[in-house]
Amino acid sequence: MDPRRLLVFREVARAGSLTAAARALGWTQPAVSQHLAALERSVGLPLVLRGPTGTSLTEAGEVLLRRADAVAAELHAAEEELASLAQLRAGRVRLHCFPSAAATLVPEAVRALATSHPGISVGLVEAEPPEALAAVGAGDADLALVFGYDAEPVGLGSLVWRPLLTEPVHLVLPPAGTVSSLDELAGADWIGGCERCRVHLVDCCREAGFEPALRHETDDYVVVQNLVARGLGVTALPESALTAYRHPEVRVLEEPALGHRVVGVAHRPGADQVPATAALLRELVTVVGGG
Amino acid sequence: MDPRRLLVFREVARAGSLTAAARALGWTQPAVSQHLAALERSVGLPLVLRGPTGTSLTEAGEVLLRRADAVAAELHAAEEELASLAQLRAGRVRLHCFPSAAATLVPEAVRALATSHPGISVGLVEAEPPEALAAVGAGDADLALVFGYDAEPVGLGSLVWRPLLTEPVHLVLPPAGTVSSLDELAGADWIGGCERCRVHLVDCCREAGFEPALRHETDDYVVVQNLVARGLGVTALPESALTAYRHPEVRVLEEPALGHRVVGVAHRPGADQVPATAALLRELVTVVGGG
DNA sequence: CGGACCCATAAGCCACACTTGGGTCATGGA
DNA sequence: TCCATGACCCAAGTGTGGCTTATGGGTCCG
Repeated sequence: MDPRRLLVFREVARAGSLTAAARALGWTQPAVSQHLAALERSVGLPLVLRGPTGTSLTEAGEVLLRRADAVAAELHAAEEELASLAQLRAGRVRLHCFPSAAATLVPEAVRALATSHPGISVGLVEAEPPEALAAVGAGDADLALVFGYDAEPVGLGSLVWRPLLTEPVHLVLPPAGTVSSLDELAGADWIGGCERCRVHLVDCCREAGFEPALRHETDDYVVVQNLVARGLGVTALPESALTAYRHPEVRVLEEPALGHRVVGVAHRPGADQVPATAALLRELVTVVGGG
Repeated sequence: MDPRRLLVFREVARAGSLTAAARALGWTQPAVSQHLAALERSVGLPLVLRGPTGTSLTEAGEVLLRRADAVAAELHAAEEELASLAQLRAGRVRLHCFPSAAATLVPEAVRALATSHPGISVGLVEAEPPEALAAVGAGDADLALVFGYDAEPVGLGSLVWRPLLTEPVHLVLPPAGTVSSLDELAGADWIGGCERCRVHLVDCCREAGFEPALRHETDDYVVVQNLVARGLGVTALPESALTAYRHPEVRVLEEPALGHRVVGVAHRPGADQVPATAALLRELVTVVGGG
């Protein structure tokens, strides 16, 4: 049973005649007649009795009309719901992001979205880049706010990568000292951050000619700076971590050899066409400063 | 939003990929791709995210899928209901018929229908021919069992007329007497039946050269025969009324001058294609004796 | 790096579906 | 009675939507 013909039948029942239904549909009368005849042929029952003064429904027609009304109601409701999503009156966007982004960039963007479009619900999950990317790939999240060192993050798979900002990585040193570059820290005690940061740090040190001795490990940039301030070691931190929190006693040194951290979002292809996702993306771009 | 495309989308969501949906539909992959693209264009939102390993639904897709499932369920239920009607497992037929038909012909036919198709409910209303025809014309009944004298009943309008039987009208006389034809009854007291029977009787008498004196009026053929048996008058009755009930003391005389009564059914054009109506029609034809 | 699996796009072609035109039937007014 | 109106159906012409074939891009896996 062709549902389009069902709706034509419904219009006939509503209008009370084939001609009137045709007018309502913007068609000619034979078009309606043919549709109705085809529908009746397909169900094997007359649905409408044609009289000179108009039409009346058979029992089968009355039964079918109730179903047709239900179908039309579903279609109408579907259009309403989709319009709400399209106009950002409703919707959901799930963002997985790494900890230091959650501290600064993300709250601003989410706040802006909540203000401009209160119907959108934002789901926020703190996750390291590999887990965030996996969640997006599995459909458990819409956006992954992730980073890579001097390159796109690994494990993107078929996801689309959109860089947001590139920031330098700085040396973080105790207040007292005369060190001014990486290669002077071959013998220092090092504090490692998250796994990926650690790997990058080790890579940079090897490039500089030594193997760093990792004494402590924490991915909390506040803890790290406290450790450094007490003279328990040295470390490297990306600029945004130092913007989010800067211990007053640590010494920060620009060191090009530590490279850059690239921060951006990843999403499934086409997901940036989903209004709620696109809206949050726009806000993130705005927060980091323009297009 | 084209509901056929909605069902294509539903199949995509169910199958998990465009290619699999195409297989299920017996189409090629581009056909599904085009339908889905058209649907997404019409709603202005992506519904399905295409990945190399298959597809996943967007939020809009999930919303729409629920509606599509509801639509599909309605369509399926409609087909079930219509199949019940087509196979006479369910249905309704409303018959309006004149009194003496209700006494004999109709009970047999209804009984036969109830036995062979217990799911069919028959609604029976006793009504004089003009009212019965009006009810059918107004859609308040499916069949009108009516009669006319020597012709189709008047007031058929656009209804279809199907004669069932033709029966002679006989003279009904008191047991004692020597009368043997109509023209000998110019001076008799007459008993009139229903309005239409009375009109026919008067016409026949005038044809025979006199104006009948109508002393009594009743449309009950049992009452009529009792009046005649007591010698209170004479009358004319169609054969079936005498078959239904025959007072042992009245004398029945064949009188060609009284003409014939034609009994048949009327229905709206096309109504004989409605299974329940057609079934009762068949039973009526069977009861009166064949095709 | 080639093969297998997704998908999208372009071009071709058929058939469906809508239009046009003509005809029947019943109703209503002059 | 005659015509006008409005209902429907039927038949034939035509345009376009929609399916197919063919091709190419992309990811994942061996």
